[in-house]
Amino acid sequence: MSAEVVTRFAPSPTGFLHIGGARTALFNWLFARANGGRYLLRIEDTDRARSTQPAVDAIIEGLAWLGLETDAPPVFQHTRADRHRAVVDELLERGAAYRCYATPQELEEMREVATAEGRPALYDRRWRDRDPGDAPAGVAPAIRLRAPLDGETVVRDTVQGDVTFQNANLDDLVLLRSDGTPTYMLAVVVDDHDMGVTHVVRGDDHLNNAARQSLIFDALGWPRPTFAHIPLIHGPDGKKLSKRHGALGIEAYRAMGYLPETMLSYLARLGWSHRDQEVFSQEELISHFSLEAIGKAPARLDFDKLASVNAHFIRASDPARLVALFEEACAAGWVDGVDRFQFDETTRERMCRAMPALTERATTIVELGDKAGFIFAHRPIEIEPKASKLLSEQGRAYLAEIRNEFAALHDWTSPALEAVVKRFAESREVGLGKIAQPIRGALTGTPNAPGIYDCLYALGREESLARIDDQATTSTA
RNA sequence: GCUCCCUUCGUCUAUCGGUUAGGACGCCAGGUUUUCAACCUGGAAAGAGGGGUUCGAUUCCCCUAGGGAGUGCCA
Repeated sequence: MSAEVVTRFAPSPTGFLHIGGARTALFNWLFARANGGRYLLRIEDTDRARSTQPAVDAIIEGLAWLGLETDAPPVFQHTRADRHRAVVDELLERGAAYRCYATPQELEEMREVATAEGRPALYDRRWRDRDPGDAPAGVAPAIRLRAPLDGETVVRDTVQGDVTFQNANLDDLVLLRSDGTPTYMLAVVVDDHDMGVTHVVRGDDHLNNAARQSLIFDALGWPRPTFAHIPLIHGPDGKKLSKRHGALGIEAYRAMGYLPETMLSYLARLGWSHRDQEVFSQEELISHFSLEAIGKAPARLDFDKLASVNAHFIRASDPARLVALFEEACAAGWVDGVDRFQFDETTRERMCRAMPALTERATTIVELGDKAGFIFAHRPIEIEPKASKLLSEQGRAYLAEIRNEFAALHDWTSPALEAVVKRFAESREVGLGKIAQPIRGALTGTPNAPGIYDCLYALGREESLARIDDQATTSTA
């Protein structure tokens, strides 16, 4: 390992940080970390009209949430326009670039004709060797690269292998627009070089660009970086990621209740693998990651698997952290019916203690709330069949009978409640579950959510609900 | 149209010429169970098609089909 590894993530701030971008950033970050190198962020905002500050913020916040910290402040590409122009001036001086006065209409016609004739739709280089004296007056030229006319360009790619392009199929690409602003193709090359980037890891939608950019590197006499073009992520239907399929901002996944470590592990496993291992901690990712192990085929997003990975990390999480995340989700409005959840010392403490029971059935932070109703219910808990329409006829019947027994109850401790339910079940000669379901429904408003009965069962064994309820009863009743 | 890339269970993938083609998610069945869930056990499920190369191809080569990306004075 001679030179230090430098990678970068270079999004254009025209939208949020989508999931594909997050994965690209992750792979860059991982490669740098795995090799003791540096990972940089560059905001590609040369298109001033389409770049927005909210998008910049969303990208930076999204990366921060994932924990992909950079080793230097972000570079804003538009601030480097002077440097880009200086590089082009030098190229112009050396004759490696030239002025092109072709109008947009001309270019369009050119493409149409070429396509109609079955030829590649390239600029016909009409100004490449034309006398500068022919320049139309008052027209500002674009600057194009004087690219080689024949031969081939081989892109050495760690993921894709050697990819060969015939230079005849490449273009005299535009370096500077007629308004004097640098194009993406030029800016990328200059910035990667100036930032010392050694490994360009990005989506394989840039594979074709790698050939063109190689030409610019060559023209400048700069060494090319190593490329690694990773396959794109597709939607569950195998088509390009669309909004309905998960082309959401990373913050949307956060709002849905996914943990950052879930996203890291899942995204890494999309296109990359390490033997049969399914989930990875951040440390494991760093120690096992390699670009060579990335597959070449595009991977589809699978929400079921994402959920299962999230469930794994939720169960592995510290209860106090989960309570904090849930409270945060409520405050952010990511949870439905937040009015149900009043956070204070008592409820936080209760939720923390009930967490082992809650995480058994929650697959996201948000779902923690679906099951946590009983924690926030005011005590003594009222047996009120607000969800009676959700219950079966028999369930309603059981509930009607048992509610009187509960209503008469003053001792809301775990053993007391358990005794009531047990006695009731025995006297009707039905299973406890048959009784538990109506009660649960009555307490929480949904028949499938855990209610007091679960709580008794889950907590009663260790701490027992008794302490919780004793406290609440004395303060509420 | 032209250029480039891709193709193992439904999905993510393992395999780096010889395996009963393995794992995970999902699915199905059974078990456990104080509902549901969780958990345990078992099961169904794959090399796109056709040619080669080879003693032997999922693995190497070619063709076809299908999918994807690019083809901008967007990034």
